Amino acid sequence: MRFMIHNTSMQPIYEQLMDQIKTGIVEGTLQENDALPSVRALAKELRISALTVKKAYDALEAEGFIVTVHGKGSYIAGTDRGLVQEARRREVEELLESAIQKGKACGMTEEELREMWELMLE
Amino acid sequence: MRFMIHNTSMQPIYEQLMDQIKTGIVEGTLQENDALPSVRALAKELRISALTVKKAYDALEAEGFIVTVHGKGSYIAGTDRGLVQEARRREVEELLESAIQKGKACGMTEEELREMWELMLE
Amino acid sequence: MRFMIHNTSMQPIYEQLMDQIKTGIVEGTLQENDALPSVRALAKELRISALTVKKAYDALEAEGFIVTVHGKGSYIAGTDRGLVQEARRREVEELLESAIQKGKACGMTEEELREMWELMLE
Amino acid sequence: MRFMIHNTSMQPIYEQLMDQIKTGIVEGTLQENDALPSVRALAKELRISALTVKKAYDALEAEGFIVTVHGKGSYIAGTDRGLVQEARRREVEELLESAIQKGKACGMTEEELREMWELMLE
DNA sequence: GTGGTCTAGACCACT
DNA sequence: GTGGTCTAGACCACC
Repeated sequence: MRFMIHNTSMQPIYEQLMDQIKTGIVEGTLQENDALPSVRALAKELRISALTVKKAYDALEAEGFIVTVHGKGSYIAGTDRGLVQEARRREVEELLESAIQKGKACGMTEEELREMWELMLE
Repeated sequence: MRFMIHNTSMQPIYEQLMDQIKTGIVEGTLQENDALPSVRALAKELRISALTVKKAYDALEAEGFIVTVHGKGSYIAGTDRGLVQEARRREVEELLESAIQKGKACGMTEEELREMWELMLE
Repeated sequence: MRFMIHNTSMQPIYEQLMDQIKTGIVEGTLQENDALPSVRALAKELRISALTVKKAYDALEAEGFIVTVHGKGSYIAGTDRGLVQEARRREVEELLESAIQKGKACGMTEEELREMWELMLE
Repeated sequence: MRFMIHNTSMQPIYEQLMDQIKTGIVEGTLQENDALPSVRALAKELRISALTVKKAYDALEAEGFIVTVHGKGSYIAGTDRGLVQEARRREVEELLESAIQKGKACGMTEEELREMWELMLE
């Protein structure tokens, strides 16, 4: 699996990594027990600090997506892919929710929001 | 005009202020040449730092929504209400864009996105 | 509240900090909305890295014991003290469980375990 | 003698091995001069690194429980079974000690500790 | 002032 | 080789 880091983005690097790994799980690119790159190897490949990679792995482990074995490496946990997808859908929902809230706060009607939505979707 | 600050919110306080002033302009509550509360008065009323209020006013002035007269105070600029609305629409568009991007990244089809959208809009 | 760090201990520094803050909450030394020392101030006082303090605060926030406000500081969360105590009791239970397990694994009878227990408790 | 490794456990693999061999000595399954499996054979059987097995054997030899003859193999040392038991009792004592310490740190009385202990023992 | 993120090293324990 | 912890600095955003 290839990782891409946008150093310019406002999104923290460790969150970018987390997102890509979660996406890999949902898409099936990463399957249960698959080994993730070692912290140091990935850090070197992406030319970022090992601590940054570790922070991403730590957070993913805390959320139950991967398991880390001391001295061996990190592996995709046996999570139901559907559960992961459900979790990420909730993230999308939150974005839509804030968009709708902001739209209404600035006086847009539902019809205007729908128009904008269809335009964006293309 | 009454301002409300949510200290718990993830949105920075200065952005909350900016949003509420922009909303006031769009809704007509705040009209051209209306005086805004002084930085110190608003800071005291909301129990926040004067620097935070100043940052909001500065940003609004940079965006052309208000004008600040040294030694007198801040006033709603003679902005076309439509311009304000246009600026805010762009913000909504950005939120929708990131939602769509994240949705596709986690494997949602356009149809699924549309379903979620209609559900949220209700 | 005074913090004590044992640099010799095998327990990581950040865990020592977490334990002491949890203890403070249970004992009532730290109450809801009390401000914790800033990351940098505590790091300087204890002569440890600011990142180490931050790691402790981050973990405590993830467990719901404290809340951190960007640019302001960290505060004791409005957790029911009973809940904290319950969580820590579970930690004690795990230690006892492993002691009993190991004792039985090396052939100790329940009576022998009870004797040792009473001896330790004095 | 059959060995069991729990890869999920928080206890290091080499310690798991050491514990099982000590238990064998106490229970009499392993007696003086009994040959232990070769480092390589045991590593292959358990699908772990030979270095890990070596580390366990080295530690056991340092503690006097086994003797290793270069080029021949490892054998149970002529240790008094009581001595092994005594050593393991000390490990149990350490666990109880840390449990009591943690319990008191979180405000439990001796009576509460006793209650929990009796509950766990059942 | 505060926290949020990141770096480039180091040492240790486990495999 | 691996991960686990820690350091001493840096830059940024927010208050």
